[in-house]
This record gives sequence, structure tokens and C-alpha cells, in this order.
Amino acid sequence: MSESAAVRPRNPRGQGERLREELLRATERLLEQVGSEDALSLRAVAREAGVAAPSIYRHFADKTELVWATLEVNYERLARAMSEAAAKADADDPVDQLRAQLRAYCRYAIAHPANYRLLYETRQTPVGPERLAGHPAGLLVRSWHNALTACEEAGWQVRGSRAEAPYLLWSAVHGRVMIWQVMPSRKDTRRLDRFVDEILQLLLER
Amino acid sequence: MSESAAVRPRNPRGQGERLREELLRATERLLEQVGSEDALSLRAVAREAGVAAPSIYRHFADKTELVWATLEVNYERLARAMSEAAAKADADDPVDQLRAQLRAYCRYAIAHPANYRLLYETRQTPVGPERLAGHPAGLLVRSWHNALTACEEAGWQVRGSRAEAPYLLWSAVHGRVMIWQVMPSRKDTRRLDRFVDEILQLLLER
DNA sequence: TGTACATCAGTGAACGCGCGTTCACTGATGTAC
DNA sequence: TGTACATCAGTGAACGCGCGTTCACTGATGTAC
Repeated sequence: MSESAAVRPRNPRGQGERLREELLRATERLLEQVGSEDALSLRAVAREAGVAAPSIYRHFADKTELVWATLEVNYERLARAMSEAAAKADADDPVDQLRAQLRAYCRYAIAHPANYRLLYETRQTPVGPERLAGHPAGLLVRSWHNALTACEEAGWQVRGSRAEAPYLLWSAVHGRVMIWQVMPSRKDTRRLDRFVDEILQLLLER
Repeated sequence: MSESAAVRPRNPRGQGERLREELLRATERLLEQVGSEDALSLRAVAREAGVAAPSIYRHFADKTELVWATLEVNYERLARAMSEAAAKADADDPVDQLRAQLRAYCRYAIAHPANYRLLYETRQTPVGPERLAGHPAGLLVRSWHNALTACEEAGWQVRGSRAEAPYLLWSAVHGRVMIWQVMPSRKDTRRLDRFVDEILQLLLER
């Protein structure tokens, strides 16, 4: 791998916070290699970042803090990927925008499987109730909700319970991605695209 | 915990295979305590079973084998729970049977969260292509498929692609359970039940 | 019936390893006077 | 302008630990003669 990272220069005075970002990126990269939160070690993260292990403690209290920060980064990145995809879709067609978001979600999940799985990690979540209240998963629910509202304003009707609909979208797409990853037969991305179309047809009607 | 298990008597001659079952049960129990495959250690499994660590190697080649066997046991247990629930439902109403299966799925997932998560573990899956081909996830797909066929034979129509429908059911219910576990707000089992009803209404029509 | 032997279930001790975390430190650089 | 000092980014060595796995073994029990 990248053995040569040992020549990393020290950050200039006052710029110590840069290492924090480098550590987060190193964690994301490494996570993708080792596959799971537990298989990730602080020492390996330090190695990946070209830094001594104790340096991590300047920026994160312990391993849990580092992993939680990585989880947050990932939620934000996913939400951003979704809204960027929506922005590129047909501006006059909210259903097309929703479809773009759903597809972006799937693409993110299969492009970064280990980071994606981290989003649904529940063990390290009990860090405190104030943190649970602001769980970044809320980002996604709001995103699905807004997209559906836009569809309604354009004359579409959401079948079934409107309150449950955002969860239905999210559940379907998350569940499908996981199953896609588990089932070995025909790992074809287009299956995911077709699935997205399917859900939209089931859920929306004129 | 159970410190006193040290008095376990040796199995009688010819009954050595019994330990295999005991180890599998110990693994399931322990998994639920530690929360994940990686946090599970062979030494702890041995302790839980009241046996010395090397004894495991009489029955499983290594840790991967033990975990894979536990995964298979869990798929079978889940499939059984589903068909038992269906058997208890109204024999003349295939939709009611399907609903019972979906609910049984949710109940299994939240009753054994760690064992349930194991079903979707992908890292240790690449044990060999012949194993992938017979991945026990197939059990579930067949189960959903058959339930839908029964509905059709009773005069119901499946909306959308019939081929994709079993995956839609499975995706929705798996996704919803995972999201239910991640979202801290109102962990109410009835939400899952309502969700199941919702899906059935979206998917089936007279 | 007695005894030597093979089989079987299971063990105790040891191996080398990488881990999370703590500690007292180093050495470059900016600041005060 | 020179110098003492404080601050800051980052480190090397060490801690105790539990892990997966291997090894040569023990001792009870059934079997052959």
C-alpha cells in the first residue's frame, strides 16, 4: 500500500485542525478497505494518515468519537449527492427529481459499501440522548418528504399514508440495496434503477 | 454472568456432535450480547458453552466457519418463524397469511437484532462460489414469491412487475426494520405493523 | 472373565500479534520585552 | 535587534489485554482376544 506516507510534514502553527480532516478522510478510505467499523483500528488510521497513533487524541477523545464523526460526514455527503442529483434533473419535473435522488442514493451505497453500512450502525449510537435527537438520519427523512411535497404541488397524488410515504421510499431503497449486496446473482446496477422506477409507479399517481 | 458453567460434563462416546449444537447456540446467545460478528470471540463462545477454546476446532475449522454456520441457522429459523406464522393465520385468506409472514419477519428482526444483522453481513460471504450459489437468502425470496402466488390464485392482482414484487416486499420490510432501529424517535412496534399493512395495500388490488 | 489396546471428547499451556490508550517528551515557531 | 519564553503540532516507548490458533497431552470408555 502507501508505505511512503511517512514524510508527511507537520502542519504550520495554528493549522493543527487540518489533521482532523485528514484523519476523517483516512478513516473513510480505510473503512472501505477493512469493511467494518470493528475491523478499523486507530493505529491503522494513523498509519493511513502518515501520523503517529497518539496524534489522533489531539482531535478525537477516543475511537467512538472518530467513528461517530465519520458517520456524520457520510450522512452529509450522501444528502449532498442526492440534492446535487436532483438539481441536475429536469427542473420542471419533480418526479424526475425524486427519481434522480433515489438513484443517487443507490449509487452512493454501492460505491462506498462500508461507509454506507456505517450509517446503519446502531451499537455505537448510544453516545447520549442529545446526540440521538439530532441523529443525522433526519436529514434523509426531510429530503424524501420535501421531494414528495414537490410532486404533490405538481399535481401528483401520493398513494397510501402520506406520513408514512417518506419512510416507505427510504425503506424500499435501503432494503433493496442491502439485498442486492447480499444476493450474488446478477449484480447488475440496472436492476436497482428498475426498482426505483417500480416504486415510483406504485407510490405516485396522477 | 454465568460463571458456573464450568461443570459441563463431557459428552458420552459417539455423542461428540452434540457440542456442535451447543456451540451454535452459545454463539447466537453471545452474538446478541456483544452486538456484532467482529466483537464475537471464539474464546468467549467457548466460555459461554462451558468448554475450552480449542474444543471449538473439533467442530469448526475456524472462526469463519462457526459464523457462517450461525448465519445459516438464523436464515432457517427466520424462514420457519415466517411459515409458522402463516400457518396460524386465516387458512382461507392468503393476504392474511402474507401479512402474518411480514409481521413475523419484523418480530424476528427486533427480537434478535444482532443475529438478524448477521444475515446481511457481506464480508465473510466470499467463502466460495458454490456457497454463494446456495446462499440461504434464497429461502426468503422463495417464501415471498409463493405467498404472492397464493394471493393471485385467490383473485388478487399484484401491481407493478410481478418478478420484482418479492424483492419489493423483502426490501421494504428489511429497510423499514433497519431504519426503525436507527431512528430513536418512538420505537413503537405498531409502526412496523402499520407499515406492513401499508405495503400490502400498495402492492395488492382486487 | 481379564486385560491390552484403540478410540474418542476434550484440555492446559503457549505462540506471536495488534490493539486502545497514557505518558512524558521534542523541537519548531511565533511573541514579549 | 536580540533573546528568553510560551505555545503548538506531533512523537516514541510503554502498559496490559484478549485474541485466534497450535501443540502435545489426558483420561474415560468401548472392543478384541
